[in-house]
Amino acid sequence: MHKYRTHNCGELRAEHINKEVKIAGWIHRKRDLGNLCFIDLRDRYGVTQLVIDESAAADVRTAAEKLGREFVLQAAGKVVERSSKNDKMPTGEIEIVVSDLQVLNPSETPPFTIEDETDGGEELRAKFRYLDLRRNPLQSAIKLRHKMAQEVRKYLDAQGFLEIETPFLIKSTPEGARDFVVPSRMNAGEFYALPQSPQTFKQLLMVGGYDRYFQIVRCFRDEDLRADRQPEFTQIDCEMAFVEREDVLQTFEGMAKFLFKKVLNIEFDKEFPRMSYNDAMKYYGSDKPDIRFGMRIFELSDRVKGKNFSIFDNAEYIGGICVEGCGEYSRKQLDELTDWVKRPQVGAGGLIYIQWKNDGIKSSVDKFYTPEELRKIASDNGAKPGDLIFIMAGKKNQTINALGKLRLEMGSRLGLRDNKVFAPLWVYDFPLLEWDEETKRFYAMHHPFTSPKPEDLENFYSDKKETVAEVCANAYDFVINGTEIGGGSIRIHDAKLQQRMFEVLGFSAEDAAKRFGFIINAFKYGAPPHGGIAFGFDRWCAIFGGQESIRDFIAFPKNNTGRDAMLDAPSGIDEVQLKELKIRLVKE
RNA sequence: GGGGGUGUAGCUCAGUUGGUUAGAGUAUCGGCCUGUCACGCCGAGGGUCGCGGGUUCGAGCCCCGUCACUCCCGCCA
Repeated sequence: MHKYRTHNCGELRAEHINKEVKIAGWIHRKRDLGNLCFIDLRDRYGVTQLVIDESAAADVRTAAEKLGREFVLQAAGKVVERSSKNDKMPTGEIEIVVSDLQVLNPSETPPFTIEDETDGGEELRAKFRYLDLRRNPLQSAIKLRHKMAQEVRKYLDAQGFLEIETPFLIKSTPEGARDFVVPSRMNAGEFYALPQSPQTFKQLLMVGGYDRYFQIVRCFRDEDLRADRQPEFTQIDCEMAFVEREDVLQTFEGMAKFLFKKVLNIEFDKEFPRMSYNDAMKYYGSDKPDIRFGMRIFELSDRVKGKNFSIFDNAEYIGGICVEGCGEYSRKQLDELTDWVKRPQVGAGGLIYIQWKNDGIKSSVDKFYTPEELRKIASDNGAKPGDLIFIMAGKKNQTINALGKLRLEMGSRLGLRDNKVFAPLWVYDFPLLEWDEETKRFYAMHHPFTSPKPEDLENFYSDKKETVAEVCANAYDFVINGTEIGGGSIRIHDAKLQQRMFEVLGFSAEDAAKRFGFIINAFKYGAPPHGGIAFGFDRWCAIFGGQESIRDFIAFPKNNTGRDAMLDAPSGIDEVQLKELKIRLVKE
């Protein structure tokens, strides 16, 4: 017989009645009624009730009195039918009449309760992460992540992808996010960088002839954090050779549907919608639109000017959204929303409304427009009696961005963003470049290995900055419910085009050679056409789990300031280590 | 770099206009209890009100500074 257990805490049922079993786990709760004592024993499979009654030996009964929460306990006994069953738990028909008890390890009283709805705050739970991990919500998140990883591997393996590891100690490339940097003892004064993504390596694997590659891989970015951003995070990194955009989209739309089916049992029989970047910005004010609901942004720039309302007359852009069924909002609600959009995080100057109330039209601009004009503006943009129009005006990018945020906020307030509903889509035709006014140079919107669209290739070589700025990237993002889940592109595989890209980005030939010489060289030796995509694995898991934060889907995450509260990392290192690395710290 | 929120018992929180000995729930400990399953009942212990300074006869509460956590903006090719 097994030393510790014959069964886990989740599997015993009526069919096991009269069996002698051994079971082990953590004491979830104890209910001591005097001469009768119940113990809920828990492991990751479930909870089973132990009962210690007069049939137990005296020493067992004495031992039971001293048991506390989270003791690791092993019990032996007979499975019996309960006299009062509990239909709330899967094992509720049975219990184990304990004949023998072993405390495998006692426990101090945990600082918070190990319950689905714990009483612990985030900070405390982070410090005692190993206790938090015992809780059901964390266990199901970690299990979901495991399931996702397994299904990704199954799908990609079946499609002929090879899983290949790439190095973590690589070279710093000052484009893009800040690198985490690792000093080298053997090469004093020099540093490795941890990869922000295995981008160049996967392209080199294409040159190496591994025409379908993937990796579930840790990536590192030394940037400020968010609920959905960690300094180290995991990507499903993929690359294919001899493909164009359509091949990549088909392959990974297939993977997404496979995961929806296998993990959530949701079938998508239709193709995922596709939207150009321009349309996404125009109608949703975002390059990652949440299309679980409509409320699309409409433009009013040309039709509301010339009525002496200076805010409109001076605006580069005027746009609005129509919020269904909110026409009877109170003044207080409207004022509160106006304050909401004026917060620096949204940054709007103000909020104009047209209420289509039961007793007529009411608006914050009815000094400038007649009720008929306002009704026409409203009805032309999809409003009907009982609806509310919000309008913002100002600089184009800022305003449309603020409208996008208001749209999401109203969607949330109206319950249109159900986390059990999934709306995936592809966004494509991103601009290749972004002009930065401060540094007076172009930056790659995606990364410098993204190819221009074939039809824009000629413009990419133009001498005119304006023409180059218009070039579209052969790039695509995968979006679910307003969250960017993945992004990729068809890459440059031509050494000359890659040189041109570095030139456009303002690198001298020497600079480019110094930083990216290895890849330019590789492209001289028969690089196949290739492209790929990388998915944010943690985010995908969180979305599938219906959560905003990725933290619970990572066993040991960092806090908001990049610290590990449990380890208390990062920390200083001792003088000997510094000396070996030939590093001296400077006090500021 | 910036904005919002929070910080009071092990934990989660309340604490009025600045005024007596800072409370509740829960957890812990002790007692009673043979069908509980958030067991119940009785009792007890438990506080650097984040930290430092200031105003005041008097500060958990007001002011200044600082730290930590959290959400967001910038940033994240």
